[in-house]
Amino acid sequence: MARLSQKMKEMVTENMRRTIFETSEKIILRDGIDGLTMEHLAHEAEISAGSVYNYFENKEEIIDGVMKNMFHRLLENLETISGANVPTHEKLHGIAKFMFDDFSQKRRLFDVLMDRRHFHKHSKKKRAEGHMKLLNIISGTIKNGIDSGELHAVEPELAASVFLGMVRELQIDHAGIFKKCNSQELADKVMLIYLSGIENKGAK
Amino acid sequence: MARLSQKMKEMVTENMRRTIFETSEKIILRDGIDGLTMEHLAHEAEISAGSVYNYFENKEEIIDGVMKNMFHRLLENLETISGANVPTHEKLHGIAKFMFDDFSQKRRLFDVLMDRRHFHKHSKKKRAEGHMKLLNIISGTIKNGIDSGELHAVEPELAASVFLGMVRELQIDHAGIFKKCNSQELADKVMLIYLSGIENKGAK
Amino acid sequence: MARLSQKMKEMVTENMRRTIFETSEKIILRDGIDGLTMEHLAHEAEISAGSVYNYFENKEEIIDGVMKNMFHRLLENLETISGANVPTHEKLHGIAKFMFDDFSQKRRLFDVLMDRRHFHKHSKKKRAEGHMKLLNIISGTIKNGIDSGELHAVEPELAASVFLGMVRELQIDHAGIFKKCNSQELADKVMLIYLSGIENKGAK
Amino acid sequence: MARLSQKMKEMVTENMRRTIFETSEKIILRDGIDGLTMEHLAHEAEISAGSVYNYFENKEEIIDGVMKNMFHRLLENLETISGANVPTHEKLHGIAKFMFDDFSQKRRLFDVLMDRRHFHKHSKKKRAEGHMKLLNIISGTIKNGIDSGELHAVEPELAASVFLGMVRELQIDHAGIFKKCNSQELADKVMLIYLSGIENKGAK
DNA sequence: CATGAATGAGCGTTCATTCAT
DNA sequence: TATGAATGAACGCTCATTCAT
Repeated sequence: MARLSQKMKEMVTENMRRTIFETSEKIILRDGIDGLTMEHLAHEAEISAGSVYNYFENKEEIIDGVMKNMFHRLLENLETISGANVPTHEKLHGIAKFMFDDFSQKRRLFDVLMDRRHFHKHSKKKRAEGHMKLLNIISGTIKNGIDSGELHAVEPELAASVFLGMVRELQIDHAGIFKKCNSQELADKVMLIYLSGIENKGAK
Repeated sequence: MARLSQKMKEMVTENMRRTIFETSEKIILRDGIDGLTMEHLAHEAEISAGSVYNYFENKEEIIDGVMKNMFHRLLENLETISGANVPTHEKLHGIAKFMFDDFSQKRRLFDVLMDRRHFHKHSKKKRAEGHMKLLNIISGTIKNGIDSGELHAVEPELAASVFLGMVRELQIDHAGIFKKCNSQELADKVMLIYLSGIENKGAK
Repeated sequence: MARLSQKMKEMVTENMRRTIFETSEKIILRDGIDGLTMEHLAHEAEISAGSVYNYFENKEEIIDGVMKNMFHRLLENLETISGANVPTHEKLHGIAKFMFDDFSQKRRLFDVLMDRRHFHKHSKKKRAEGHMKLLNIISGTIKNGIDSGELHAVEPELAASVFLGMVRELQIDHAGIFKKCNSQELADKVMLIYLSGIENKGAK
Repeated sequence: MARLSQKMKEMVTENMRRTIFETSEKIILRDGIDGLTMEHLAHEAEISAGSVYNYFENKEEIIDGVMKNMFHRLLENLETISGANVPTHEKLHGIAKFMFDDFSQKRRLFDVLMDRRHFHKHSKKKRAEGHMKLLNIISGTIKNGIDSGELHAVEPELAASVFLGMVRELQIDHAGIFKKCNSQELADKVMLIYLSGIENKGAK
């Protein structure tokens, strides 16, 4: 009985944390990180401002959690794609495509990652770790491609970083060149250059 | 006489705006965007806080200007590099190298570009314009390379965007993989993949 | 049976109150009055925050009780000292010495007495009563000394108040002049002046 | 002209600081230290909350200043009394009387001195310094009395501390024994015991 | 009677912008 | 045009008390 109520409590707590995470994410996606004030969050989650502090130490912990969750979901999906039994170039294409899709929905969350205000020592380290995991999935995929002879013997970490950069740039698309392209087309475009490069070898 | 004093006034105004821009840039580079308070700026520029509003509508306009100036200088330099009489791959290498160098000095300014707080309707448009100019230089270079047969017939805007993304990712280097590399080495790495791609064609 | 369970209930209640008092005192002595939050108290007493309100009206009542208990113990000890069969000046010396000792251990509790935040109407009256008891012990001792001819015919309440003041000042020792003195030395010093005064009568 | 406006500015600033000090003091005397919120203060001083921060770094600085001013005025008065050309016992009587008068008006300010919340490292040191100055005036007076043969060769610092304690106790008068006495009578009472002690020497 | 999450008023402080001088 | 003090809304966070379970 005690164990039951203990479990109940944990479930309620976990549920509350999830609600707060989801509400926070919703607000960030709608209003940006500056729209996420504690009062705003509490109101939207239909609790009081003070209540939030029963579940989180402070605002930073909430934001960290939201980011971590987003990253977690992203990594899970990428790992699935990366683990499929298809040629390497298809895996990379799938990764790119997924990121384009995800980003178009989660753009504001990714913005937070870029916001220097949230680069404190602690979270900086977490960011680096998260990034490393992301890179590891891609570089692992590339490493496999090299081992299987599908890819050149490039530095996997470099190739992975570069791949990420290409995808990110088309995602953000500051100049609005690719806003008419869907994720499939964008992934095609990235892969075209990423696989073959731009140099005309035959011309040499 | 009226015209003369009119001109004088404009010169004074222009001088004032420049001073404010330069001071703002100095502060951002030193303290980050959050260190740029109007009071701080006014004090460092040796004017009064209220005075700033005689030359600028609001803080956003100042930040926009600083960004624009930074962009302007960057574009000038890249145009020079792009205009040199060397093979296309050397031009692109030079562009990458310059950006790595510039970024390591101006990191804090580039941070601002990534900060969604400064993405309002008005400045968003300006950002897009600036970005387009940057892309145009690179895509122009690429177009020339295609015309001269040095490069494949890729979409120049796409190739330029992708190039930018690669460079940006290695610049930011969230995971800290490349912090030991200097700009020359980074540019080498980027070009390696950018020119040849990662696919092992011979294996097919 | 009803009476028995009634008694049981009262015992449980009394036990609960004592636990809360003791825990509060421990916290105050360790962390100061500001460390005594209801949550902190409840956790350390291993009960729930809400439960405390079954035994006390509010926080103030708890603090009042802690103070009263402290006072009670102090008074008991002073009464013992005062009741001893020794010359009056030795009794007073003993009282002073005990207070110095007590204070050095209970400093944080005495701080609370000085803190105006806890001077509400209700507790003010209680404070006055407690104080009066303390004064009564000392003034009683003095009265005895007067009756026995050991002391001048001073006003006992005045002499007692003044005695308390002297002791308190050396206890608190804001300027840190006497921090090297132990309780014996401090009591010696107090008695030296208290008994003989500072005036040089022979000089007149 | 520049000097004039500079002076003007300083005067205005000084005036503002004084207003804030006086308002703060008024509030503390009326409502206690907890009544002194920044909003409250600003409202009563008829300025905005933000304005206060043009003249003071933070709330602590204001409280420190109020205390310092109070102390300063007290010390000035005591020095005047102490410097008079009268017998030592009259000086001490005057000091006691003044303190009784002052305290009856400034009780709430003295409370702040006793409030542990305002005992941070920095202000603790200031408190000790202030206290030392107060003690020095009294101990100086006593020293003169000793040199002139009016007083015994007691330790001046001890005698001064003890004197302060006696006065303080009658000032605070927790038990309410002396609330009917005016400052003259209280000073008489203190001096009676302080000069001659309570011991009946003749009886020995 | 025990629980402990929910409450919500209240705190000190910041800073872009305004405006009387 | 220059000044810089005044503004005031907004922020994250605390904690004694309440009350549904």
